[in-house]
Amino acid sequence: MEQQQSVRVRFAPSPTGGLHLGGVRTVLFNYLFAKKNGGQFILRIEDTDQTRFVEGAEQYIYDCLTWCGLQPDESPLQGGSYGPYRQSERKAIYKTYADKLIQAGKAYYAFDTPEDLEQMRETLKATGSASLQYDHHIRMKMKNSLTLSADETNEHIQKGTPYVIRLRVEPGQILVLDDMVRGRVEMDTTFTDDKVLMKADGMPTYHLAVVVDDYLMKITHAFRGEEWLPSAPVHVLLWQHLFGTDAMPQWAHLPLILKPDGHGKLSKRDGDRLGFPVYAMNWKDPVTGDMTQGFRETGFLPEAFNNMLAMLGWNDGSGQEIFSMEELIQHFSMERVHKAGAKFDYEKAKWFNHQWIQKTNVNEYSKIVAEYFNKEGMTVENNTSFCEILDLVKERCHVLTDFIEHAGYFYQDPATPDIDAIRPKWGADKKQYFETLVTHFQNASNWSAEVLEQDAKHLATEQSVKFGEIQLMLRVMLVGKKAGIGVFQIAEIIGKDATCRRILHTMNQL
RNA sequence: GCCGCGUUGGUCAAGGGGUUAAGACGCCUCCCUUUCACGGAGGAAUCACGGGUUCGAAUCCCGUACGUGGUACCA
Repeated sequence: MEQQQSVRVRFAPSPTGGLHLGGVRTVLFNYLFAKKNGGQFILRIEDTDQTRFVEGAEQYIYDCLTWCGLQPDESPLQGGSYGPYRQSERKAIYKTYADKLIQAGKAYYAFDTPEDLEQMRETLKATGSASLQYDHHIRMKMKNSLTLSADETNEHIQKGTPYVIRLRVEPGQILVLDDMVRGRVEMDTTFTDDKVLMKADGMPTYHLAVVVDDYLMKITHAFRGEEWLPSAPVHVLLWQHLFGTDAMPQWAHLPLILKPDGHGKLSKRDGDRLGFPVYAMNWKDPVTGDMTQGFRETGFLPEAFNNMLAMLGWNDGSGQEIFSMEELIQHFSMERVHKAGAKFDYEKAKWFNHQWIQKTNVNEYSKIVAEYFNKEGMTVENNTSFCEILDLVKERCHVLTDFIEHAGYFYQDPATPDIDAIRPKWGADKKQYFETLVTHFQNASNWSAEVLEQDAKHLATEQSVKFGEIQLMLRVMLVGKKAGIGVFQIAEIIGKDATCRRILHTMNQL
C-alpha cells in the first residue's frame, strides 16, 4: 500500500481586480477541505496575462482572505517550499515543459497571426462548419510547424517571427474524469481544440500553467468553478503527456453562483444594478476610480459571510444552517456539494448576517460600529455603555450599518419627528398632559425607567387620557418615529435633559 | 451552430423506488407588543415535460424542452 499523500489544495486567482463572492466560496471550500483533512491550503497568483495587470489587485486578494479568516499556508507573501507562487516568476519553468511536449510531438509551433485566425473563423463559419475551433480539422491548413518544413520552421523562429505553441489534440479519444461533485464525466477529444499553451510573449496560458504548477506544487485536489469543465480534457491530456494521470489531482468542479433575477453568472454589475455587494471588500479601480461595494463595508461579519457562502451549494443534510468556522470544518464534505448552480439571494444573505449579529458578542464588532457612528457625525466612544446600547437594539440589525438607524436616537435628537403619527390623537388634553409630564420629569429625583413609567401612568389616569396613546406620542417625540425599544428605557438612557428637550421641541411643532 | 453540465415551491434546498415531499429565506394571516424588532401559531409546491422499467418513480433508463457554461495568444 502506498503511503497516503498529505492533502494539498490551492486557490489560484488572477489578480485583475475585485474578489467575487464565487471566488471566496472556492477559497472557502478549498480551505475547509484542507483543514478537515489536515492538509495545506496554497495561494497561487495566476498573473500570466500581462495585459490585464491591475495595480493593487494582488494585495487586495490577501486583504480579503485575511478579513475572511481564510489564511493560506503558502503564498507569494509568506513563501513556502514550492515557490515561487506567482506564475509570472515561473516563466522559464513552463518553457521547459512546452519544449518537452514539442519534442514528444504532442505540441507544435504556430505562426498564424491574429488576422489569420480571424479569417480562419470567418471561413469556417461561411462553410457552415460545426466547429469554429483551431483543431484537427483545420490545423493542416494553417501556418505551423506541422505544415511547414523543419527548415522553414527554424527559419521563422530564428528571425523572430512571433509564434505560439499549441497542444496537438488527436480526435477520437474518450477521456474520463472522476469529478468529486459530478462523478464520472466522459469527454471526447474530437471536440477539443488545439489550445495555445505558450503565448507569443513567452508566457504560458492557464492550461499549461495549472498543470505544471499543480504537479510541481504537489496539489492533490483541484477545486474550481464549473466554467472550467469544458477545458478539462486539455488538462487531462497534458497530465497524460507530462506527468501521467496517476499524479493528477482529483478534480472538483463547483457549481456556479447565478444572478438572482435574469440569467447567467452573477457579476459585479448585478450587484450595482440590484443594490447589493458582490465583492468581499470594497474595490476601487485604480484606473477609472470606480468604487465597487464590498460585503465587509456593507456591514457583514466575516463569520456570516463564510456561513452564507458555505450554504450556497453545500449542506450537511441535517437542516442546520448556522455554522461556525469550526463546525464547517468538522462537517464539511465534498460529497454533499450540490451539482446545480444557485441563484444568489441577498435577503437570505442578510438573514445569515442577522443571525451572526445576534450570536456574536457586541464587543467583537462595537469598534466597527463606533466608527460608523463617528463617520455619521455622532461622537461615540467604544466603551461599555456603547456596547450596552448596541446590545439592546441588535435584534433589529441585519447589517452592521443598521445600528446607525436603530441606535442613532440615543445620541442625536430626531431631526424631523414624525408629527403626522401624533396629530390624529393630539388635542388640548394631550397638550396639557405633556406639559405636566415635562414638569414632573424635570423635577424627577429618580431617573429610572420604572419610576418614569409609573409617574406617566398615574398622570394619565389622573387626567383621563389613554396611556397607550401617550406612550406612542412620547415615542415619536424621543425617537422621531414609531420604532425602537421600550420608550421609558429610552428616556432613562438619554437622560432628563434630552428627554424634556425632545418633548418640548416636538410640542412646538404641533 | 457545436460540445459539456444541470433541472424538487419566488429563492436556498432535504429526500436517491413505497414519505402526509423535511427545513430555511421571502411573502400572507393571526398572537404577543397601543411602536418597530424578537418570539409564537398558521397558509400557499406533487418534484420541467413525454415515454419506458416496476406491483409501485420526485427517486432508475431514454428522449424532448428549458436553463447554464465553454467554444480567446482571459483566467
